[in-house]
Amino acid sequence: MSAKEIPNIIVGRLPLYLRSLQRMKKEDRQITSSQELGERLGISAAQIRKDLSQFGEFGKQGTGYNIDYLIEQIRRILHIDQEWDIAVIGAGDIGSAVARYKGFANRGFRVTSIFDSDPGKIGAQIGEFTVQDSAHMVDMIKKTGIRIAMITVPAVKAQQVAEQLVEAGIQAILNYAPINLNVPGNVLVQYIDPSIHLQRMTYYLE
Amino acid sequence: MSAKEIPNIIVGRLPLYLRSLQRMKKEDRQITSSQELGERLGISAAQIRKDLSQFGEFGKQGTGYNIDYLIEQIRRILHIDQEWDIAVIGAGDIGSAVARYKGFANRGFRVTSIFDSDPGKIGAQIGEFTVQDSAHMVDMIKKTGIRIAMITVPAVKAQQVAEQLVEAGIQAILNYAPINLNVPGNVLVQYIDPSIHLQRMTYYLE
DNA sequence: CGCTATTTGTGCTCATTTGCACAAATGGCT
DNA sequence: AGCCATTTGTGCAAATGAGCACAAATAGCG
Repeated sequence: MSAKEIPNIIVGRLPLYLRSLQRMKKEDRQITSSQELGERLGISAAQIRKDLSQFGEFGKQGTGYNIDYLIEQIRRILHIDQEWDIAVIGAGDIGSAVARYKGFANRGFRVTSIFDSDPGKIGAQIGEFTVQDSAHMVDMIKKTGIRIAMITVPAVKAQQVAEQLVEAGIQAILNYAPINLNVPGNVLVQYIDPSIHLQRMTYYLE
Repeated sequence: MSAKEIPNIIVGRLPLYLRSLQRMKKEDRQITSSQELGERLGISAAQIRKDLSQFGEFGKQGTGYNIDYLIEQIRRILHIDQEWDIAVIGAGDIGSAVARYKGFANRGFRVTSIFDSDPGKIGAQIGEFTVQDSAHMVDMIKKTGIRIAMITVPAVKAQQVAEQLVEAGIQAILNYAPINLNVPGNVLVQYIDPSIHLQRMTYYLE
């Protein structure tokens, strides 16, 4: 290991392993194996073992993996042994749903603020948050040092918002707008677009 | 081409090409090239040409691709030269946002019904839909012949809902619940879980 | 009408990813 | 105490995917 760069595709699977492990923990399980994990996820056991071995030796031969321990290790590897603050940009239906979403708890994230440019929305209450004016977005993000943002504005405004976020020092963006963002190479972007996922399935439906 | 099975990973990129092309069309562009498309998407031009060539010869040497024609072709390949009806299961924040989402128009999909089991939600109005009782879900899906569903219920209920959907004849599921679904091999599943996407980025943030 | 600048589609090579298969380690059982 | 059933971590081979580079085709231009 050490200086060896970990392939992106492996990093991308770790969160899936983690989610399954956390579910097993909820089921009061103590121990699991690469085989069981693989069956749950539809991934070969060998691949899981090889993926994990990139980061260390977490299992015990003949026994398998201690679930608590492996969860702890993966959380450390993914840097979610801390809680990351998140800014949500756009207080429409999606932004509101995300701001109220309970699913970030225990998974390393916490929404801390939500912005919109619509005067009709600024000041409104969404869950425990008050919608803030986008005009203050860059300053607020700089001041608070938030490093992750979600874009939930309409597609036509997404690129402009992304540029402001970059200016504010944001390092990772989860983009719900159905458009490709152009950002500097040191800024990470992930996309969520339900139509894309659906179209990946209709190919297989005659 | 002909009998050659198309790799999943190529099918997965087609919707991205399509989305970019549709954006270009909105910008009143007529023609594009694999190079331009690649730059917009961060994909090599050669790969785009090779991907498209799996399905036919859509370009013209020296000129590039006619945007309208290529859009039409990809829509045909992905079977979205028709509109697919979608059932949304779960009328919480995410289900409501999805039901009201305008982004499915022109992309091949149309939400036609939304279900929930909570008596407090049944009968409520969400956008243009009235929340229906989950107890009628299987029958309604069978009757209408809907083949695609989105699961937006809490994780603990997702597997059970998935099983009902399979029984109802659903062939493709877009699952927003943060849990892996166990379904027969002939049922397609795609997942949307923002925490997973975020965790794929925090790995790279120290 | 010929020359130049483009751009596609693709054969071939290189890189990445997956999976097999096995030695080594471990715990439980008789 | 010894044996058997498991399961890990990994070397190696196979499969899959990506990219280079070029012939062929095309449009524009002088």
